[in-house]
Amino acid sequence: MNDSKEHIVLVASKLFLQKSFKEVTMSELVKATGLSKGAFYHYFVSKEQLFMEVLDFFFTSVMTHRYEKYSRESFYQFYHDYANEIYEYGKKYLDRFELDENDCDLSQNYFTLAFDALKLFPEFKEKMIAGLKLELDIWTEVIKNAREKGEIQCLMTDEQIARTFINLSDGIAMHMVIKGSTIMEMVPPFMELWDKLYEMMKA
Amino acid sequence: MNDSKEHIVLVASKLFLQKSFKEVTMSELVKATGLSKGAFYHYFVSKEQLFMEVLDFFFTSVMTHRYEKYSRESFYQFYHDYANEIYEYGKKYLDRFELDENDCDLSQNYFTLAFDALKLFPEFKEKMIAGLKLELDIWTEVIKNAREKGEIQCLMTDEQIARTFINLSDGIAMHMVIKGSTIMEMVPPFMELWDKLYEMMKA
DNA sequence: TTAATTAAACCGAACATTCGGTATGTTAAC
DNA sequence: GTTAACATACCGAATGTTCGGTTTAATTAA
Repeated sequence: MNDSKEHIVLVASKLFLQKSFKEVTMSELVKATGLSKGAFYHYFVSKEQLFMEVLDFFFTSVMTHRYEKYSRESFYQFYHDYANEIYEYGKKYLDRFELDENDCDLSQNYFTLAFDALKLFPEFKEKMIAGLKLELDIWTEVIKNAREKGEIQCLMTDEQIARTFINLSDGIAMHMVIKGSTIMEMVPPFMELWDKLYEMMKA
Repeated sequence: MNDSKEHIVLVASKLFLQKSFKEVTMSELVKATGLSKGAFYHYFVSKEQLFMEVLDFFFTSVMTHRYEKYSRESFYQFYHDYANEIYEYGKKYLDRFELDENDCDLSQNYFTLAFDALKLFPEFKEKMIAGLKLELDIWTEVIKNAREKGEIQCLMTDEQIARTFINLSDGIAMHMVIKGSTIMEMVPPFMELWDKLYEMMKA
């Protein structure tokens, strides 16, 4: 991709994480990029197309888990690797968007960005649901192995355990977002609960 | 409050639950109410004021828990009462906004409404945080009693248990929202997990 | 090496439309 | 005849987009 185009996408990502699609103005965007309206429409046919490319960039490049990197030896190692990756996200995120810790109340908008995407592009919904399903399946598989190996034992089914861990972290993330916390600050709170849950299930 | 004004707030609530503050336009709103711009500005000084009144209506009248109504006898009863109230919400909600089950993919926007509120009215943040804190405190108190009475026993502290239950349900709600579920449909999924968690802690 | 040609990159004023908001009515009740 | 409850026509500012143009870079010809 062209340098300028990439630059526009990056700058736009930052803006779309702070404001909704509607709230981000072309003049604002153009000003933030340092380029002109003409330059913008040289690379994009519309504001909508830019938004789509931002979504693609964000959800397939910034916000994806690389499950294959996480340990499958033990459930304990797996969820620690998982949490660690989220933490690394946080740093990469701040770095990528050149934010210091002070002005990153924008972490909030991972959620609003997602909701905005769902509203504007209904086809995005299937993608997201598929992503959630995949995540659940992987967790379930890991937990199944852990149980078979005798690492854990629990009244819950494998999938119930998986849902408990995943949804718990998402719920905490939402609460933290309301409070204006950064992604990195989210990890310890749910790690604390994850570890306790794990302890309760340890064989 | 005047009939017309109340009507405007109700119609506006429905719209603000589907779209963001910016996305809802005056013409759209006026058309939806069946009244005119003159009528609107007779009752409200601005779109912002309306939004504030909608927030007040929604978060203090529709979306509040009446904790005093929940049983404090047992933790089990408490969280069942809690879940039941959410379910009743759902019905009241659909009823209040005159929706049938088909067109209520708008349940989504409880979250976006809240985020929108946070962005527009920073003072709303303190209110929400205070609300979350209150909720956590009440849960913690109930759990403390349950433990003292020998109803439950658990490795976690009282507050950790409370956070686990609360955040878990919020996380599930968010997932369901992405999938386009209604509020009522959210209850069984987290009830299933709550019951299992409870079973794990039952003395 | 340089001049000529072409294409890509970029600019910014101007466009039609839509936005939230206002000014000026009209009507009916008391 | 005053006032509350609306309706209608209208305003200026802001919106996303277009378009005629300029600058810059790459390519070719002399």
